[in-house]
Amino acid sequence: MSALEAKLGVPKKKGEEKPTAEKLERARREKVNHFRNQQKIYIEGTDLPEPIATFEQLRDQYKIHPKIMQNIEAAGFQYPTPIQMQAIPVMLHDRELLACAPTGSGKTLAFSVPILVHLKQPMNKGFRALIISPTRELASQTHRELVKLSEGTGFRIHMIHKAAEAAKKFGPKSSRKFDILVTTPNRLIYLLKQDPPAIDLARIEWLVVDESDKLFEDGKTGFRDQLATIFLACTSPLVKRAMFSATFAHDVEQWCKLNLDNVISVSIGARNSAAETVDQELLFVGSETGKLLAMRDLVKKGFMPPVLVFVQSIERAKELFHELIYEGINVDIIHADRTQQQRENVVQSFRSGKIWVLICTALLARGIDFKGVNMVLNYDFPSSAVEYIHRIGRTGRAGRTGRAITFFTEDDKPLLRSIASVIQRAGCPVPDYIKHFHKLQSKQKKKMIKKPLEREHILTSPRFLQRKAKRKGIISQKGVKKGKAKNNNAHLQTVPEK
DNA sequence: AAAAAAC
Repeated sequence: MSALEAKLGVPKKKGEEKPTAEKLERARREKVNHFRNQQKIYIEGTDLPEPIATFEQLRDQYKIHPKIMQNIEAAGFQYPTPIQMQAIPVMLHDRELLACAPTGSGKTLAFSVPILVHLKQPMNKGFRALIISPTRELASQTHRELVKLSEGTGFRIHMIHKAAEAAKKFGPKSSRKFDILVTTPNRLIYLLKQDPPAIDLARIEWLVVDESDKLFEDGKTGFRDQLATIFLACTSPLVKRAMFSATFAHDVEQWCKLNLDNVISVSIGARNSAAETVDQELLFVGSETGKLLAMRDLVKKGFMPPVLVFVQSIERAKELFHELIYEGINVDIIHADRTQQQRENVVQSFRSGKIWVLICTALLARGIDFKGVNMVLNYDFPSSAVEYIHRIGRTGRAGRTGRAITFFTEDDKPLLRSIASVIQRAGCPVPDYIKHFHKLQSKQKKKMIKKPLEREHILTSPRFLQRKAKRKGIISQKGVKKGKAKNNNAHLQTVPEK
């Protein structure tokens, strides 16, 4: 008897009248519902596959490759998380899916396992599974996870590094020795639009859209059209699609209900809520200058690295970087204006602990799993509750605890209430006077999002300090870090002892 | 609207 059957099975009691098949079925359904409620698994749809309670059930019921089973154990995953309990069987029953589960609750494994089980073994047919991510950093991380999970099975998992190289590698003349592709949208579209197309998605059987609400963003510069092009290129009648995110968007749900085949919707816990493992705090800092003072105060009081600091724009990221470089802490910066190589180096150095404080834009807000980030600092107020949830979700992952501090000024009042609500719902204290703020109408919120705050510049350090830094080689003439060590310039961030 | 996303 499997563990789930032990949990879900109907106990036979002596002297009880012989249960009819219907009664058994009803009791079983009740047990399943109870289990789902216990795990805060909320599910909608018809013919719903039962959740699993242990990974062993993948061996007993779904014939998982023993190597993958071993890799799951070796990676230290003892029990499936709620999203894994439900999403894995849903996908293994070939059912299309809309999934919403908190940050850091194991969504990557929840779609990676069923993809690998579904594909059974490597084949030389070309790509049979495709995962789309909004940033290269997230694609790279997902790629790495899949490689780790499939070690010893021979599956070939690819990322597109240079589109030109990829065209040769994956084109019609290639030997088709690949199984799974993880990519950001535009690189893939570039390959699709070659004449003849440099990649063939006609054999894709699983298409996973990670951070689906981000990739469904509409408008002239949104991802949505790119996603549509990719959907259309997956022409196999066998193709199934799954959408994953930590936040729930109604337009995604609507789209799924209209376009997916008998879609199942799975949500874990309350939708659009922050991870309960994050200790959240709002801090009034008065003004822009107040932010810098409060930041310096945090540094001085001694804080626990690694720390992620979020700002609103690339420009502000640069400004803040130039302020903090003088603090004697290992600080670095990442945003989309940096080169691919710089981005990779920074992520690598932050992962390895060489960088203590990483200043970033929304680039790192979603999906990125840095082990043990102790604090997220929202230096600039997030532009929506959704962005807030993703940002602070970089800490408090996989059951660990984390801390998030969010600076706010008078200017941030309009969105304060909606973010305070998220904090309150997560059980963290919110000052009374904020609770009494009037709620912004959704119309006004949209306006806020469309026209974000124009903030004062971050105070610039006195000139003499900059000249001093230049002499010491901390920053170059242009005020940008020197990149003389091509591959690893992390050590340049350390301000020499005085 | 910002940020992200190809060569």
